[in-house]
Amino acid sequence: MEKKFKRTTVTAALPYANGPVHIGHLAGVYVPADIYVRYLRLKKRDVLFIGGSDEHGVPVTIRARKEGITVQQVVDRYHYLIKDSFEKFGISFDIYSRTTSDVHHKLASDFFRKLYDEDKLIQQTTEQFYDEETHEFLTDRNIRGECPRCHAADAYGDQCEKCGATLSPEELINPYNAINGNPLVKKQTTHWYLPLDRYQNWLEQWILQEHKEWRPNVYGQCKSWLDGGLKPRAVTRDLDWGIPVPVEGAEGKVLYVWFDAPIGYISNTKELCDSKPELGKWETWWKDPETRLVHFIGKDNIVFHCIVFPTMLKAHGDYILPDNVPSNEFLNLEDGKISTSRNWAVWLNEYLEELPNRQDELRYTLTANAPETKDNNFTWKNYQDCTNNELVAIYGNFVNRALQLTQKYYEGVVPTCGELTDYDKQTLEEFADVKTRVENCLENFKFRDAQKEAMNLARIGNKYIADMEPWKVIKTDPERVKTIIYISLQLTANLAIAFEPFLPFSSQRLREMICMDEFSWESLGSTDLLPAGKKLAKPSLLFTKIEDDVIQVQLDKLEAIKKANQEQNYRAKDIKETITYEDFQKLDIRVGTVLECERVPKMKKLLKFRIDDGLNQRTIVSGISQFYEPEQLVGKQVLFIANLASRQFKNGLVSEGMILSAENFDETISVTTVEHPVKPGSQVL
RNA sequence: CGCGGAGUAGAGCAGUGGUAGCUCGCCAGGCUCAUAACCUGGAAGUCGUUGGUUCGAUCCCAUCCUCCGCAACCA
Repeated sequence: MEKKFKRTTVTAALPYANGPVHIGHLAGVYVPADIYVRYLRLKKRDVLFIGGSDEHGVPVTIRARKEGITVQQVVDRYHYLIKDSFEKFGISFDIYSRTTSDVHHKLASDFFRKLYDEDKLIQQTTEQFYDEETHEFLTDRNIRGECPRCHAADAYGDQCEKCGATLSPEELINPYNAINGNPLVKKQTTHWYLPLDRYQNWLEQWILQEHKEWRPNVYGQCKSWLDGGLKPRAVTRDLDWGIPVPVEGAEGKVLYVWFDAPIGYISNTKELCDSKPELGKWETWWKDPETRLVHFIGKDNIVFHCIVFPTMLKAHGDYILPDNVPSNEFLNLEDGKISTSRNWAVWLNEYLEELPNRQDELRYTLTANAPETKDNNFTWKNYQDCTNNELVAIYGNFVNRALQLTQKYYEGVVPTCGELTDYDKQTLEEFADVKTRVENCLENFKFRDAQKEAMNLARIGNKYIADMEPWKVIKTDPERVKTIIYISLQLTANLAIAFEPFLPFSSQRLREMICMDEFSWESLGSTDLLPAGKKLAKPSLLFTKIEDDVIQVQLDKLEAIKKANQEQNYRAKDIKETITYEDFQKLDIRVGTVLECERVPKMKKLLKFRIDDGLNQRTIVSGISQFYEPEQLVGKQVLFIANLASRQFKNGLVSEGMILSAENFDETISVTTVEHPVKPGSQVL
């Protein structure tokens, strides 16, 4: 398969420039893409790694309106923030540009125009909801109105949250703009559509027959789309932000963001090649059948990269098609879905500040838990474990052992290699096997497994040193120790190569320690990477442990975010049905003084109170022990319902009444009390 | 009622129609060159339930149960 191709164009999904990037982006797309590209470069293959920000579409305009700044300011801010984060994480793009560039506007515009001129697009006029005040057409989700079924006042255009009905905007009674409340009218609008249905047969052949090797999640999703029957898809929108539709009479219309964004891969390649002639013509990377095109994306992008974009390329006619589209599932954070708006994420820019120089630790953890086959979970505890138990204990420690021994015995000079024992040879062979396995994994986009294999090299090294016991042998056979250390050092040098795609920063540092300038994937497994007599630099630790308090800070931060979200989402509950004064009079609410208060054994939530109600004493049980220590409440005056029928608990405990408490937004409980002390038994009126 | 995803050792995850595997954790032993790191060994799972297909199912089919998500944005 790979022999067919002379070069590879690798693209990574264009992140949307309306917020910073987070660990989900990294785990899903950019780290695997970067590993792949670094690997290909190490193999001396021709490869370009293309990225950029996606800066068009509605959400950036909404964000700009919300923050009171221009759309350009929004995309500028996030484009540079994102670009910077990627750079600092070692995502080795050959270019990271943006879809607001002139090159892109022209190329996307020409692309559309060619399809238009050749009648590859169809034109349709439909009626859509329009806000006459803001002069905009609204998307389903931004339309609200009365639900036709349950008559809830504020159902969405696509669904009523109250009764769960699936709706279309047309069904809503009195539709209005969800953002500003303006009434909506229906208005005709004309758009251009990409007739995917015309390509149905071709797509079925191309994907279902010719690309059975695609990942199951990708293949499966494509199949389900194809089985459902493709329909024409609009490629233009009524908006004022984007690339103007290059057709007469199309004022106020722009290319749909999903039409222009993937063309951004091409534009950015062009921008790169135009500025670096040594890379050849950009067309070579997009039109030569000997070029292999690979798109790295997240699962939400599958349909666009496997169906829509290939159809666009096919319709255009000049372009090659993707050879593979490795897509990952999603990453969760501490069991919760990552969310930009709820701020539930580990933002890369914040990580870089709070945990400086620990990019490789995150890259490692994300790859070790990569959501390749199903959604996975990122936890800070796991991050700490990966770092301390694997990077530090296995990899870092092996390197340190080899280098320290070299310092100790040979003043940091690589010793000469004597005759190899069978065990030496066996160890080196294992090393070569691992190389093959890593390659197989990487060629098949199994990054999680590939990294695990790489880590195996360090395990082999640790075992080798442990089995050889050079610190013992040095006393009896110093010549033999030279060979042992020589081999250990060669293994170390090999690790620098093997980990380069995964952990570029520590690989770089390791190479500096062992003064290794040149390296390539092909030399992985060889035993002469560091010649005898070479003086090595002074060793330092490759990785350092992450202490509990560092992790706790991150957990506390997330906990605070969770709380803030709950508070933000708090809405007082609806008021209950009206009751009469007579109804109210039936309730006998009194003030009681807490005489005793204690936990109830085996009942987690319960506190048992002894209350002075003015006439007698009574026992009341209340489920608030998570929020109060019993001592805190003794002596306090609390409100309670005095005439509630008593209730018996399983263990025989009887509660004679109910203490009134308020439940806060975060489900914490606050007991009610009185402003000034009153006699026990006072009525609450 | 619904849709999607998931249920495999204490935790996190692989996996396959034919004696169940990895990492971490745990226990025991070894070692001391090394960041209390490393090496060896061990315990621990009736692969969610119940049926079915099969010579044989963790893997196929069906049923049921449980958990998570199902506004927008987003990989």
